[in-house]
Amino acid sequence: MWPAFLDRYSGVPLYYQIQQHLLEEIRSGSWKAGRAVPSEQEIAQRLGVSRMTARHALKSLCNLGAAYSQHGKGTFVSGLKFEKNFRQVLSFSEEMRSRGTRPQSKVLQFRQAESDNEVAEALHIGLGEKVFVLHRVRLADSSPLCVECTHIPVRLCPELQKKFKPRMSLYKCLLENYGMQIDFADEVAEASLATAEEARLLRVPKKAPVFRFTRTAYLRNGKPVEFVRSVYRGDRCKVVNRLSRRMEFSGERAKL
Amino acid sequence: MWPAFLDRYSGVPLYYQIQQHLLEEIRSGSWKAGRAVPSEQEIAQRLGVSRMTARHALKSLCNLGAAYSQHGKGTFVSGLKFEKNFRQVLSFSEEMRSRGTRPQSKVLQFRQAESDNEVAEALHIGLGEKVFVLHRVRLADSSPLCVECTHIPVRLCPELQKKFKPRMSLYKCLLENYGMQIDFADEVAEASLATAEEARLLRVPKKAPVFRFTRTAYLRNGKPVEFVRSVYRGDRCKVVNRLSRRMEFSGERAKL
DNA sequence: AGTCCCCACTTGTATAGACAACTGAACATA
DNA sequence: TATGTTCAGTTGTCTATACAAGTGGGGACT
Repeated sequence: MWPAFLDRYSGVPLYYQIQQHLLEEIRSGSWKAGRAVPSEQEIAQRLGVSRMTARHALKSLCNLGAAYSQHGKGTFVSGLKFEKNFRQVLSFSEEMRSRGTRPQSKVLQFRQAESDNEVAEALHIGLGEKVFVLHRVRLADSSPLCVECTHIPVRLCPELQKKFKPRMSLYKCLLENYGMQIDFADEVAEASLATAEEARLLRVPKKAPVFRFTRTAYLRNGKPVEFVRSVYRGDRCKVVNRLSRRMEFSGERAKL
Repeated sequence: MWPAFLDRYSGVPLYYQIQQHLLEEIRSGSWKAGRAVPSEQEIAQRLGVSRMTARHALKSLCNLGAAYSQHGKGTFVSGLKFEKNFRQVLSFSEEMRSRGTRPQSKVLQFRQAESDNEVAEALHIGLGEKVFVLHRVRLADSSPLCVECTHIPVRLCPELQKKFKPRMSLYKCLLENYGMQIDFADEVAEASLATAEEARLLRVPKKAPVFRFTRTAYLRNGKPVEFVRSVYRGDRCKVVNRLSRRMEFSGERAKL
């Protein structure tokens, strides 16, 4: 079926090479939904790796949502469009580009201020501690999509105001100047109506339907870095969510 | 620190016992955010298991979001309220109860119909194939929260109309009568305004802000079982989402 | 003081082998 | 025909070991 494709001296982990290879077969559509993926045994023999390594590859494939395993039966292609499988934290720029639309943003304000209650709690800082406040209108293909108000503790990046240029991605700026990489974020969405001010900025009628988001973004170690309030046009935005019951081998599940 | 707590003959996997024990320490708050979790070595020695088993326990802990590992340094408590960490697919009844509110629902209609375009596509059935349509108003603490319209292919559970009683959980009914357990779901939310009809059922003013959801629920093998259109009151509902950049060892990440 | 090297500790990857538990089909029995 | 058994194939768990690779500290040297 497949020839030996492993490169043992490339520095790329074997299980990862295997995972990528299987992923490619699935992604390209040559393996259809429900089809059995090669068994741990088979992978191990064919590629000359240990069963545990093959297993690791399959497990990581399952974690991505591209496949699922059944005890005693095998591992199967899951038949999901796994591009949509887990939402990544993308910066606005990245997200727009990944959809093929041209991102722009207009800075309304960039100033320092004192944290209010909600901001302080979200960012785990003291009430009144200094934060940068970056107020922007975000455009997609030259037409307004949302109004965003970002809060970042001054303490974490004291010279942000010098480093940050209006055209650049904030996340990129944080990464390159302070080594801070956003790893995950919590978002809360509410359905609401546009205020007069928001309606003007978004170019929609007053009381048009909008999403009101609050979002807290964290580093890998769980430290909050950014708190954002934003208002999205309801007619240009959908929120996609994957809900899952899965967790690592809940004993309860087996007993049901 | 902790005594030996493993039961090697209980049938419960060792790594799972360990994971649960660590989870308890974190959950209870005795281990604060950022604290180092015992190393693989230490767990292995103290509990008399192999390092790979200890590792398995730690890894599953990380998958739950309760901790994170750093190559060369150790594994640390993540400092997240991990109840909120991943949204589970809960049935309406479960979800309400888990928030301590009393769920009720009023059935408006329960009939058979032919699938329209959107339904057919979501459920992977033919256009016009028979589906059950269950139209309900959902109440929380006796006041309306949403209007829901569920579609389920007749073919999957031909006697659902007999088996299903208005008071019971639909998911429970599917599980007990047909062995179908919902494993995950995709949801899309839009911000919108209530129609006259919806406003009446939800007891809100016309044009009040609402969420419009479409949701497709799947079995473990990726088979779609249920497609739901629902309208939630904007003033009683928030959508919580965790976005994550993590995936199983993306090579790119290391190089950044 | 600073710089480099080495060492101990950590997680990451990989191997080889063992047994348990589950599935489904082929087979034997009543 | 129906039922139970056996068996091969599969995933799940666990052990023991080895080496690679990243981190951080202490110590030696400059």
